[in-house]
Amino acid sequence: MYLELQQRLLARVREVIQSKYEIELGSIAIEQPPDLKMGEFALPVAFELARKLRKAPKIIAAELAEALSSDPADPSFASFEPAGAGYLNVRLNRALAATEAASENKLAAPNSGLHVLVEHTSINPNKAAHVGHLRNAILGDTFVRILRANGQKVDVQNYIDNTGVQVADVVVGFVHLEGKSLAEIRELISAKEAEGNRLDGQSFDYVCWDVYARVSQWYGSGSEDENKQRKSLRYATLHEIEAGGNETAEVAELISTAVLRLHLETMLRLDITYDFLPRESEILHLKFWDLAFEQLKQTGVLYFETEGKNKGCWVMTRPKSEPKIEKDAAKITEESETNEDAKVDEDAKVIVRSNGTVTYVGKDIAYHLWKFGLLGRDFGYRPFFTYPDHECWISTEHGEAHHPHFGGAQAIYNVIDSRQSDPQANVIQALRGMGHTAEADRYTHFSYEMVALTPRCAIELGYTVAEEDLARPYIEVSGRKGFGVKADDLIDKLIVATRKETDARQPDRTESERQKIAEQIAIGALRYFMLKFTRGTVIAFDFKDALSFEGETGPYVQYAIVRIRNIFRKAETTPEAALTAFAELDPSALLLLQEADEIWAIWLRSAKRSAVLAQCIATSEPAYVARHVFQLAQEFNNFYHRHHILTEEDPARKTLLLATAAIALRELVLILSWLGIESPEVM
RNA sequence: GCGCCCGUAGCUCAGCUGGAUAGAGCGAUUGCCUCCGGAGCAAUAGGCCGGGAGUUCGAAUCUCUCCGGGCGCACCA
Repeated sequence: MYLELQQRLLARVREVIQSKYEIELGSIAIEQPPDLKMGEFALPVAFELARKLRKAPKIIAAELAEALSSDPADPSFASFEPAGAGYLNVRLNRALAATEAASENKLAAPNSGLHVLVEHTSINPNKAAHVGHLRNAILGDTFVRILRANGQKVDVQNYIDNTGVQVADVVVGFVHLEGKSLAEIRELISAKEAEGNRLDGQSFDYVCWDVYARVSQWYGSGSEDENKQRKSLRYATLHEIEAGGNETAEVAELISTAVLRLHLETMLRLDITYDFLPRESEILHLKFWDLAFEQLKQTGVLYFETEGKNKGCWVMTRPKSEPKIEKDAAKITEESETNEDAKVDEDAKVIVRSNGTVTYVGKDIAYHLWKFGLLGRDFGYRPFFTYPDHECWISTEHGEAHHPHFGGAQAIYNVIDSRQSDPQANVIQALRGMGHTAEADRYTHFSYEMVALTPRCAIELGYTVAEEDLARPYIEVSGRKGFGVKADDLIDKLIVATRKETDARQPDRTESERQKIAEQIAIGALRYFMLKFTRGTVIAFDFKDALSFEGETGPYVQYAIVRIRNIFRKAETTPEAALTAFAELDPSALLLLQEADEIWAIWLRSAKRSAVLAQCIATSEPAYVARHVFQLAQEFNNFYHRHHILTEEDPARKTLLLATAAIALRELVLILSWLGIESPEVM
């Protein structure tokens, strides 16, 4: 509604400027005045016209206001006034806007028609998930929900690198450091599974966490000769895993599958689910690369280097950053010409090594051709993990005959931290070079900065912090060093804290009810915490902030919802009934809306929902949505303290107040659901 | 050396398609439960928006430059 009103306003203003001054403006800026008292929209258009008309902006604004006021064609706009140094301020007919908003239930979602594929989480299946992985999964899952709210078909993928060095390292750890056999590892895993409750003792991914840290340390802790030997053991293990069909590969498969299951369970605690788990083992065994290699050669994206340091490799020219100004462009052209004389691009990216093996980026190119349906080959599929409402499939060499189809998407989002922006750019460059420019344009590296620990937090966790690290703002999490906050530990800690509160506040509820509420609040706190930072901000993790339930937090928003629900419970009516009663109200009874900005603020913000959704998708920034819902909760709390609903004696006023609460409830619940946060009945 | 991100209140962060007195949360100080739940509300204090130059009627926002911090730049994945 908000966007539509803006469009209508802009069209009218454009018309008036056209007929009055005979000027056709390209785009007209529209913003909000600093205070609601000044109106809902502000147009600084007079400043722009001032130069062309050689007139003071104030005068132009006054002329525009007069022209617009004299033709009250659209009842939605109540007034046009010049303000400040030359703004044109516009007031809405609040009663009319509110009546429209009340009847406008769940907005019909605009369907862009694009089939989207979002990849997120993608944790190496060799250790427990940590806070950094949580940021990834929460960002990704939230963006999926937002795309779906926008009416798009979305497939969610979690890429499993089950044949990489990280898995190899844990295999080396179990087999060579601990001397465990395949049977013993199998036994360990099933014993852990039988144990069930991961809160007691160490779950298998926790065991792996320690093994991984130990083996990483072991590689560098021996004599020079020993280390060399250990490293060669590492690569021999890696190669056996990649090749498959041997006992080492079987151990790797066993470990990575067990850890993967635990990751899915951890994420399920946060209500995060997946549709498909493509694994690197299938990308290798189904020879995706061979097909991609042919295409890359044919299109000339890859060429065989015969000179220089990359002699004997198939390489690709790296993406060049766009020249910013023309003289730079000239310089770059000059440089590339001199490069051409030399004929060797030393900066090229190696895709196939001189020994014939393919690099990570090469495999990634093949995988992304598949994502867009450009490879000409598909995975096999089998069911792997059952969610309450759907099945999650996994890749396999020879799959089931009947399976859903994944891949072949029109647009993709890869939720991957910013450290991987170079390889991501390489893949996009390859797609573009192969002529898949539309696909390259719809490839979004949904990049975000890492989660690090504050030195204080690291000390709190019992890690020894180096002298030079103490002065730093944050320290990078490291799986190799076993340095970080495990996801399940954090979730457990949050639930313990919220449980303490619910036990105190809800003594009459049953044990399981209190636990359920505590979990909803804990998850709300965690998800909101990860979403309130914009993607480009490094989160310096600290328990004090993450365990906060006051102020700008998920529980703050949930609490506003609980308050509204209490009001309706005591009023013995429903939000739906309140909105129906409101719609039947005589417009003259809505005068309060005109006077009381704290009431109107809720209606206005509610109207902005679809604008916020659009902005969030356009910028791939879920933080906007988080901020929006927090502000609405804030406005509701303000309203709540100024107007006592249940004791209101004027029936028309009471109807308006109840309808305002109903609108706030509807919006808060819906938008929290976009963030993957539940709205408890009580807390 | 090259590329990307960040530098805004004591702390953690918004604001960056240029626009009216720069916002929020936490922390500090002070009020608010005879009244819908205080995980709340209201108020006060606290800012040369890292420095400098430029573009503009107008710059936290755009450009350049310098300073400070972080992360990437392998025939590793």
